[in-house]
Amino acid sequence: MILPSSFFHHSDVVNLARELIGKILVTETEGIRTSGIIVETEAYRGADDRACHAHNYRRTARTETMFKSGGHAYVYLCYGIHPLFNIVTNVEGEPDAVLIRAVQPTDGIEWMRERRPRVKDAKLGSGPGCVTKALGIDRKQNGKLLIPSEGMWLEENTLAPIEFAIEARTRIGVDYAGEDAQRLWRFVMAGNPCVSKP
DNA sequence: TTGACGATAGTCT
DNA sequence: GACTATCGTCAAC
Repeated sequence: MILPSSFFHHSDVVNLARELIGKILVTETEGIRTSGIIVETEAYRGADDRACHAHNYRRTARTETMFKSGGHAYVYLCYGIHPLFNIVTNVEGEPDAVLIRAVQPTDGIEWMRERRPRVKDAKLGSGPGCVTKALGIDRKQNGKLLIPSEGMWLEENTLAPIEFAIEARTRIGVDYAGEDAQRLWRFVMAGNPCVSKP
């Protein structure tokens, strides 16, 4: 079952980040279909979160995408090398987003191996830059809706539901955000080997 | 117009 | 475990 855009219109981005654990992210680019179970996410909230690019509703050319309504993709370049994939949430005008930090590969593993040579299967999607590379996501997808006709969407995991616990942890690489760096806004599927290292 | 700096990953020691 | 590749973004000049 495909998740509709309305799923991402909830105002509580933190709760949504937790809900997304276990969902399936699917991409279909250049005729290649790849997908993975989301095992790690982070919440970023524009209103009052210094770790967020759009904190305090800061509006720039880059953050404009985060002001869209929930269900859009926000893809930006980090360290000049890695595209990172986020899902915009909340209603138009509230710049909230969920960063997808890790996935467990399901469909199209052979393509992911080709995109990421010399990498073990469990590590194919283990990190925010790895996720985009394994699934073939880049900055061209920025601002697009997460629907099949755009080549990216999310699904409920109804075919192979799995039991899992969710752990809340602090976010990675946001030390500059002061007290906001202490927020437990990272969620991981407990014990899953595909979760990113630190 | 310029320069400092990242929501990192891969390689080398 | 440390080192660096690499460039868009943004604020200050």
